[in-house]
Amino acid sequence: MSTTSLSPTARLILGMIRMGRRTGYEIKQLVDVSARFFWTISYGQIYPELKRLEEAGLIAGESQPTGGRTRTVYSLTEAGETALDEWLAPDGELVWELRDEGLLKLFFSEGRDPEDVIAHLRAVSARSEAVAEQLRSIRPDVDEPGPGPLMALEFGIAFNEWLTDWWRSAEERIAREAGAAPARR
Amino acid sequence: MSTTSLSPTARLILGMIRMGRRTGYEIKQLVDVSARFFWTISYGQIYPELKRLEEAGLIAGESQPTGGRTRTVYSLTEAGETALDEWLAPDGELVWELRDEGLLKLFFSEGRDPEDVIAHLRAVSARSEAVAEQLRSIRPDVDEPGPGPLMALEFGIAFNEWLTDWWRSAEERIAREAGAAPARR
DNA sequence: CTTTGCATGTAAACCGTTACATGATTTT
DNA sequence: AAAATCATGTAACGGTTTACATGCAAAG
Repeated sequence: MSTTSLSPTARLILGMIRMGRRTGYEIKQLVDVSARFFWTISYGQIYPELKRLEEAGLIAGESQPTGGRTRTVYSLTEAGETALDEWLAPDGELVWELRDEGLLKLFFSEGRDPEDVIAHLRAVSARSEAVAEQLRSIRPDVDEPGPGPLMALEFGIAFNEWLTDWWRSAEERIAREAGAAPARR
Repeated sequence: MSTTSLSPTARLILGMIRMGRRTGYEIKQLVDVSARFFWTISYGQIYPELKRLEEAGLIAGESQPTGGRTRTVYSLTEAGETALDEWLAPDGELVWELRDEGLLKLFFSEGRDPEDVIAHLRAVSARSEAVAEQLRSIRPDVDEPGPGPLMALEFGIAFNEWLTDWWRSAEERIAREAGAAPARR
């Protein structure tokens, strides 16, 4: 009944629990391997948020130690299922944020030696190529049910390939302009 | 001589001052129109940071009131020019962050009614289409010197067009799968 | 004369990372 | 025996947004 509007981080945790990641540790692992390029989370958020969600009655924790090692396994309550489904409904404002210092440097490149600008563009392009390659390498390991996790990963691959190409074409463009009006030596 | 390693926000401000945006207000304006989709900044950051940069000797402020309206105009000192050039040199780690709640919802879409998933994908696609259109509409106004600002804007346009296509193709894929294995009614 | 734009600033709240601390279990 | 992995948690720090507060100037 409570509409305590959850933070995206809280919703991520609810979703992960429904996917079967039931301890804080497991949630962190899955985010790190399959959502890292579009969402990150740290233990400093996870454990306090798990407590808050339990207090709010959206999840229920059960102590299940492995030997002498403490371990709390969470599951969604009915209210938690409802809250997650409400978020998943196709409406509402969605967080979308990009912070790209590479673009910022390009933005301020006026007056720089074209060689330096080109080196920068090349480095940025190489970075997304490396990310694409890394994501391609983990694709075979995705065995989550449903199309979501695989499609998200494929987004990451396609996006980083697109980025690689864009930065490469930017490099060509700057090289052409520098060739047409070469820097004085 | 001091290597007080600046935050990206501080460097953004230095860059904007070199581009001729010399008051806090003007810096905010330019970021909002031309860098908004890959970098944001608020007055709550700008004014304290301008003071810090002045104390650090990287910028110098001069009071230039317009009538009875207070106004402080900043310019780069030699140390400020150097600091900016150091950052612009083609090396060093660059902040890159994406936060996309739309992808997160896709990630957790397992078990949802395909109609809902499709509606979500359509909404996300429409959102990037609207951003692309908005960026296209401001392109003719870009009259900054050098290729950087225009290229950054063109990145935004191309990126949002790519996003639009990707989400549309995701929609088709889900629709196909739902058609092949339709939901029970 | 009213609205919009110019211009500056602060305080509180919020969000997130990093570093630290602890200790058990499993693998090498 | 050592290293890696499992597992939980906190405190401090830092960055960012939001809301608030103020007031002049220009344009309608």
